[in-house]
Amino acid sequence: MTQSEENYLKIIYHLSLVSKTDISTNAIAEKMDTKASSVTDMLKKLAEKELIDYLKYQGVSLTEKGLLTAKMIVRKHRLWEVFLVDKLNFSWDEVHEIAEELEHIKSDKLIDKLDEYLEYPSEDPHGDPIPDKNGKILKIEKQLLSDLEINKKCICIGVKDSSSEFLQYLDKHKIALGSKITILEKESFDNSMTIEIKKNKVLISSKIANNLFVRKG
Amino acid sequence: MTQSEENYLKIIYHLSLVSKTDISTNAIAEKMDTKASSVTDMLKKLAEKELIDYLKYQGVSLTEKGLLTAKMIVRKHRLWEVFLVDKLNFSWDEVHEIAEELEHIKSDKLIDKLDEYLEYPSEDPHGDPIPDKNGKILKIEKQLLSDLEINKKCICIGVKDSSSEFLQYLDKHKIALGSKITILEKESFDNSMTIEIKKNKVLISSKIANNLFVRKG
DNA sequence: ATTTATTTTTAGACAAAACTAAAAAAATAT
DNA sequence: ATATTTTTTTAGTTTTGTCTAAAAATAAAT
Repeated sequence: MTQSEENYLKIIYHLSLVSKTDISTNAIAEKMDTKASSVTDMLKKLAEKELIDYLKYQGVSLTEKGLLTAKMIVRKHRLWEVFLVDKLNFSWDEVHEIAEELEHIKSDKLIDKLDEYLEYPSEDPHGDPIPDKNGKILKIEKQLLSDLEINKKCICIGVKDSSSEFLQYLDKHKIALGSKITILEKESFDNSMTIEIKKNKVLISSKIANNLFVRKG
Repeated sequence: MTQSEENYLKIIYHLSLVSKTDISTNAIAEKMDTKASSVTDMLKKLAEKELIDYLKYQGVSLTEKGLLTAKMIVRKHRLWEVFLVDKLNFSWDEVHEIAEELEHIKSDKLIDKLDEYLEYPSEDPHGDPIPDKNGKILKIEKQLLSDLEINKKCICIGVKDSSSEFLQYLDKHKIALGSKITILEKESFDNSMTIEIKKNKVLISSKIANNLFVRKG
């Protein structure tokens, strides 16, 4: 498994999570920041290795084997993120790039020991679930803040967008995982909302509310 | 800097430590487990980047810049080894291969934070010195066990050979870094010696004594 | 139902890092 | 001092992952 193959597999996995249909060459090219022709080449190789089902012009889907492989890469990525934040005191907006490299380190024993050292975390610093060593993922009940009604109380448990810009925005407004939020007002005109968080009233744009996962509580 | 370039630089660095003269293409080829022609190609590239001084047929030496770069790779390698042993409970014979991959992760901040987290260790699990962030290396006063005379007492502080076979041999015979050793007998015929370690008498072949670093004490 | 536009694939090329085989330089031996 | 051996370099391929440009397939629009 090369690093490039792993990256393709991971992207296909992430795309499958948000699309019911097969994944298109162009969708992969965009995420990989490369050309469609390069993607086609790689799809042939991954199909050859039976990691994906690939029919010319029809898009791709992961095989059982490809799915498990992809989950193991995601597992490594997220465990390393937990390590970086919990142990090395990185902030949650700095860890993605580094984990992007660390996820390719090849040693099952390393990941098992890291998992144990971190005490088997079930979510990464952005609230995303960490597959266990068998690929099992604990389904977290979550909804977008934007989908909640007025007067509801909830707890912030994850982010949909985990770009450093968004995460830094949340830091600046003192919104963190675990924060208790009450929806005070909703503006139907622009879908913005006023929320109460740590005794403060904060105005939240629809874009923000659309990227914050919460659970009731 | 590619991974391959880093590996070449590291090998040249290690070879320079044990040779007064310039490093030959063949010496590098052997350590890199590759062909001399491949080495020549890479030397041109490294010379182009001013990491080495290279004159056709004359061998190579590191430039100031190349030396610092090499030391930073060694620093990363050894810090990761400390992490693996001290935090993840790997044994000292398992960590080299994994550190060989981890040393290529590119983030100065990561290494600084790892260093801090490990409380600025000055040696790795095999007793080798860890360069600080400026490339400064604490010179450790050490000699080979084989060079000590009879009746001398010493403390094991490092290994010259850090292959897993040798390290496992030491584990089996309860010889570890920090072990107190007294030389009871030296056999001039085969240079083997009898030592006392943890109240036990152990017979040590010359090959073993030749690969154990000790300091007086 | 054609035409037009978009998406996807093929064909051919390139850079990195390796290789093989052969040539050139240096070292060693007679 | 010359011949032989060893070391090193050059020249030309290969593989991986990318690219561009053009062709083929599919989707959208009239």
